[in-house]
Amino acid sequence: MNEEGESQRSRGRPKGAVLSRDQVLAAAVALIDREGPESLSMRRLAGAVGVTPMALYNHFSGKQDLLRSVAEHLVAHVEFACEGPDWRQRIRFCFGRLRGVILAHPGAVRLMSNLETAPMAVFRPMEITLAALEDAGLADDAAVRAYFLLTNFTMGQAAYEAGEPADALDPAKALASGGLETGGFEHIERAVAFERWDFDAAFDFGLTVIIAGLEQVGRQSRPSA
Amino acid sequence: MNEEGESQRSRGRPKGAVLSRDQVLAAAVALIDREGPESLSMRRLAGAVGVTPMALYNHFSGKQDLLRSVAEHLVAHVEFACEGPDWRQRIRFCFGRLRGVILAHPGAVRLMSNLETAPMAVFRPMEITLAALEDAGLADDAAVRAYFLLTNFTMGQAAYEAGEPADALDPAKALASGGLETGGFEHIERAVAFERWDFDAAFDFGLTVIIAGLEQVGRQSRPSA
DNA sequence: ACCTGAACACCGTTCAAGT
DNA sequence: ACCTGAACACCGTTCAAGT
Repeated sequence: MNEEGESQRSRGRPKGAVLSRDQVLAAAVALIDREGPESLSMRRLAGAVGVTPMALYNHFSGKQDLLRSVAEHLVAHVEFACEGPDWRQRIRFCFGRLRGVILAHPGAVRLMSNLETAPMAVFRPMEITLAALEDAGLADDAAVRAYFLLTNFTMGQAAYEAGEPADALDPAKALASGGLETGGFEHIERAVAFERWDFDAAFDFGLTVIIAGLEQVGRQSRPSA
Repeated sequence: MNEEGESQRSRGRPKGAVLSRDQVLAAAVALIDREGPESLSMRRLAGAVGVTPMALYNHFSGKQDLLRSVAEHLVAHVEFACEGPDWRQRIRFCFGRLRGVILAHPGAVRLMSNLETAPMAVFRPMEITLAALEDAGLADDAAVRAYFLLTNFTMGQAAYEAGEPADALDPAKALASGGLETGGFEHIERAVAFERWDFDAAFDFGLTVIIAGLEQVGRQSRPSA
């Protein structure tokens, strides 16, 4: 992306600003997409934008701030909300978009999971979901719980599909590397051998199950409606 | 746990074996429980068992092997299976146990998510779940998808409760650190202010929703049964 | 077989310059 | 204000000893 050129800068402050936050963030995303999240170090990133490691500290307070800013950068321009009277459709759209972000930047999953504090922008899907579930007639506490159910499923599923952290959770991979001493996993072996993953269908299946369950729980909690 | 004693060992091979795998693994778990997963480095662990960093390489091929072995160690003696004819009950028991392991060792979550390949023992809940869902009459592909739904929910939920990686996903924390420039999150603010988490209830809610959804999906796919 | 010790290529970050 | 450069305390791992 940036020339890793050997154009040595002299020691003082350069005339024009050399770095901008967005420039650094774009380079960070490119680095993650190209070489994976573990390659995003202050020193490598500094090298990628043609600057000394310490120059980054003029724009970010430290690595945590950088990571948080990258996460913010990734979701900043995503539209999670959609019109429509049907709360099921709004939820499907919202988490579909969330899944889309993750699939577009697989490395972002590990990045997120190493964050100490998430940027607030990450919670826009939560806000939308709570509003939608209010329309669905769920109580406040049930709505929060349903949100966590939805987001845990979506993130986990997309992470697995992206193969990024959760590649480790691929039973096929574990079976293969486990070699011979593995036994007693007939169902898994059959499932692994039998089919190829249809991730779109699996995602849709999960949302369908959750929404069907929510409708049922909603009915039970206010049987008069 | 181990004396960090200054008992310098002389250079050659000691008379009795100094280290054993289980000894190292126990120390690793203790270190994670005591100081968090990011403190589990080869050098720190070596220090904790009173040995040079390189001594660990006689028992583990590298850090990945160590991490994988720790994960294996944690789930090795857990019984995920239970008797009983009801597949719902078997699933509840299995994932309740899985949640129990995570809550007992919060740091294990981040450890797992940094694994390149998971040990096969981690998939015992998968085997049990697929068998249970077969009893429930689900098709093979639906069963696999349902397993991922269940495990993603359980891991995410327990990780959040353990506050370990996913503490970052606490909207209250993000709100607080976000300070003033946060707006448009009325539902979240209300949810955060309103109630304290009842994690047991939230976990039960999620399982109930999923199982209810699975029953419904099962009914739809074989309406004649 | 199983440990020590020095060395290498990394890492985040502090502190002191420079202009 | 914004960059360079040296330094510090880490990290995983290789390689050469020792017995």
